Amino acid sequence: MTESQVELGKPVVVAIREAIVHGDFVPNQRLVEADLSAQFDASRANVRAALIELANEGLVERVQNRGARVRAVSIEEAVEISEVRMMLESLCAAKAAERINDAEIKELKALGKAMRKAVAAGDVVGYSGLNQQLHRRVREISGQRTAENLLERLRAQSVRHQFRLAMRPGRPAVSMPEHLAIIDGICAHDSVAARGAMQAHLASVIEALRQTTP
Amino acid sequence: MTESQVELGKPVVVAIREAIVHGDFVPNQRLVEADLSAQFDASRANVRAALIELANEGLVERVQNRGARVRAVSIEEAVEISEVRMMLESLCAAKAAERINDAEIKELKALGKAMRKAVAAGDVVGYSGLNQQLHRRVREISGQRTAENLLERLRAQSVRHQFRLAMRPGRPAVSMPEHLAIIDGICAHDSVAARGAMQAHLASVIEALRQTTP
DNA sequence: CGCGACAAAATTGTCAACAAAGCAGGGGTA
DNA sequence: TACCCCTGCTTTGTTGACAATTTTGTCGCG
Repeated sequence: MTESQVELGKPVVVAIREAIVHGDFVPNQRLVEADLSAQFDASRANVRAALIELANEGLVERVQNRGARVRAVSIEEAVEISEVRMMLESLCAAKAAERINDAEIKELKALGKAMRKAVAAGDVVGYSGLNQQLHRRVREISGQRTAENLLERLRAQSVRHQFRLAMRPGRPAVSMPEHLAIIDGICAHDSVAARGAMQAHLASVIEALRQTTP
Repeated sequence: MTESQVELGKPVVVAIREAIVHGDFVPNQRLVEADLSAQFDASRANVRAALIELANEGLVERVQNRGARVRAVSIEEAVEISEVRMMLESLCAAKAAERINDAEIKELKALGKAMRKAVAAGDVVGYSGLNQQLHRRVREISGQRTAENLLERLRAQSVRHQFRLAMRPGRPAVSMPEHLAIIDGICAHDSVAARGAMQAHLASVIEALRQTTP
């Protein structure tokens, strides 16, 4: 039985990582080396190396002689991750406010406008994408590569929870003004305001996560 | 020529990691798979897997067909790492202040006393060790496993810079009161004071790092 | 004396086969 | 019927050899 074909030429780690993040592999699903080897058309050694790497990134759990499976992150852990994000993203927001240039200001303001439009149109998944994009752009503009790397890793781990949260009715109406405040602070070169806005936003995310009934 | 014997039975990653952190391998030193294989008495496949893992942790740099070497972290990067530490460790300090119990309070106060004694005796490396111990204990008490993991990783990367900093004449006299303030804040269950003290301490570390002449 | 091409050595990347460890099902016994 | 051990199957762990690539050394030529 042939599984869905995979884009060839891509390194195996990337392919498997995307499959996990995208949700093609569900939490706790077993990842058998031979199967992956066939599915992604790679040698078992490569698959093995990929699994080691993904285990290091926190996307996969490996136990001796028992193989690998997609790691399931609990609500409590998602809260922990969001607490760390609150610290790191607020740092990035402050730095971004200091370093942003005119072209990037335009870009961020356009993003804000697009978000408003998406929410007005009730396009939840579109808004969720713009959301991710805004956070990523802020990290990039900050120039804090260390924080950027760690945040990218954390995002991959918690993407499922983030998405579920974004799907909650009424959630966009809450988060949009927070996002706009972040944009305003950064574009005004006001690092204090930007930091505060980002902090408030993630505090709100944490609060919302805690109200989840698992 | 037989290299220095290595503690057997330890997983290879651990052994290599310790060798790097301890300084047996210097920055930019090449890490040839076959050599490590002989030195640590492990198969090349295991060494290979270990190098992949260490590359993920940021201790090693690997480039296609060119092998691995110990990653050198620049002063600028050490500053970045310390900025991230400032955020994460202040979070941990605040949480530790909320969660600490009586036994742990005694432990931390004993640590503070030992630090005072070490500084008074001019025992710089002893003080440096107590320093590491304090930071590690605070992370553990906080119960924030996510932050704990990330900080442990960052520590391994910047251990060389940290040590050089600790060796600077007059540095212990500056950092000790900062450390005592952290201990006081946490032991008083005062999360605001603890967070502030940790933040101030790492701001001071960053300032000192910036004054390094590379 | 410097420089480019070529050859040899060293090193990493890949693969296939084998060994060892877990796991499931069946049959026997109390 | 419930329990335990034994056997066969699946999956991971390990090893060794081989291919591909980069680096180093050497030689001849301008």
